[in-house]
Amino acid sequence: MAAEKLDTEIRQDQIAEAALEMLGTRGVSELSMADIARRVGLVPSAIYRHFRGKDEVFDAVLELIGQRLLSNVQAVRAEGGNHLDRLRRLLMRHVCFVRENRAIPRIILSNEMTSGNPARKAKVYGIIRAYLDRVAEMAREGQQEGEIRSDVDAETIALLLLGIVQPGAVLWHLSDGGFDVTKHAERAWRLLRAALDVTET
Amino acid sequence: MAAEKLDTEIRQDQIAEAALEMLGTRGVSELSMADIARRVGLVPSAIYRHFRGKDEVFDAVLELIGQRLLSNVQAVRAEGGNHLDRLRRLLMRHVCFVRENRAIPRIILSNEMTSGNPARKAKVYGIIRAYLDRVAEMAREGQQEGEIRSDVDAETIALLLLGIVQPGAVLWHLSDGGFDVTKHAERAWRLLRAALDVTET
DNA sequence: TGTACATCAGTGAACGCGCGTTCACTGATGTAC
DNA sequence: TGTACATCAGTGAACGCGCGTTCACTGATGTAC
Repeated sequence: MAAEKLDTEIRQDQIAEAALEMLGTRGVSELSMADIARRVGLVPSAIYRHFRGKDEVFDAVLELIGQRLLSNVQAVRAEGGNHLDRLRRLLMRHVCFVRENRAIPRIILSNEMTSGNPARKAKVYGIIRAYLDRVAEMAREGQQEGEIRSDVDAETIALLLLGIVQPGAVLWHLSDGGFDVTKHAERAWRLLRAALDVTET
Repeated sequence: MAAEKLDTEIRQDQIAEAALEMLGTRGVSELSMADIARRVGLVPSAIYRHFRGKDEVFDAVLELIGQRLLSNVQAVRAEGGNHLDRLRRLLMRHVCFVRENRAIPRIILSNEMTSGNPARKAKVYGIIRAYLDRVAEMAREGQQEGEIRSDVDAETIALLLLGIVQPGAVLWHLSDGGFDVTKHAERAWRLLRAALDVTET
């Protein structure tokens, strides 16, 4: 019962996507080539037609995450509007993103991915930095427009947005969905907004 | 060249401590019994005199982390003072704690520890919850004393404090110490403080 | 339109390494008499 | 104080499983002529 033959590019996408999904429940070293292959409907050795090895598969997963993070920023930017509100929308998107894809915070935090692999460590750092830079840029624009208090550091704002989601995501995951990340994000945003808004309440 | 014979209790401490330290650089599944044994100065099989297996060693590590987190809260409480300032001091202690012990955020986030082990997952959740509850309690006391605005949710404050440290710790680790967590924590605290303080600026 | 051939994504058996764990044995320490 | 014995933390060899990876082989698809 041989699987359908598909182009390498398609298979590469499928494999990276499958790995990303499965990393939501397993850790990097709990996830075997066989697991990934089964998910895609292939035999383990078939993966080696499309990737040189396990490392290369995970590099592709990182690529995927990086793209999606940036596309979130892109989408919010495209929607336009007040910059303070853009930040709020980005926060909410990020919450959804992490909920749909529980793997992300874990991949980024755990050094399963990065330990003993300086190049990949640098890559992960680059991905996060790129995201934070865009968010900080968004905040800075808001400051120039006079929509956000300009006496706060833009990068601190970006990091705090991440900081709202991260612990929430952890608790949500550890409690098997019992913790309400969305509600937490809303409350935390209300608090943060008060500190960022130029129009005093 | 047999190692000195020591009581099981002493060895258990040494082993858990060694594992915790080494988890700062390796992931859970990159850390072998042999690694731990070597660090303590024992032969791999000797560990089985003190623990039933790898799982039990990591349970001991979790215990260790839980104790230390709570002892931080205890220490801040013992120092007394204004509750807003207590929160600040706890934040700074937490930063030091994470810097000295890079393993902690990773252990808690990564599901290397928790995947496929519901009991341990619950344990990790319990440890974080216990910590957050104490912090929230501290915030609530501050509200009763009229030192912290009472229209903000105490638990949100606790989560935000965690949220200041977590992403900072990740970046600090990924950048090999290039990112300044302490400075970030100070800036973020200034921002947060503005939103918590009863005395308007 | 038909035939020969190159390409390449698929298969499954086999290999080899690493690591957690077991087991029989050692030898120091503390206790009973 | 001396002797016999139980206890128990140490050792190192061996085992067995899982998993990443390799390799020879298959068979469908597209291209050249």
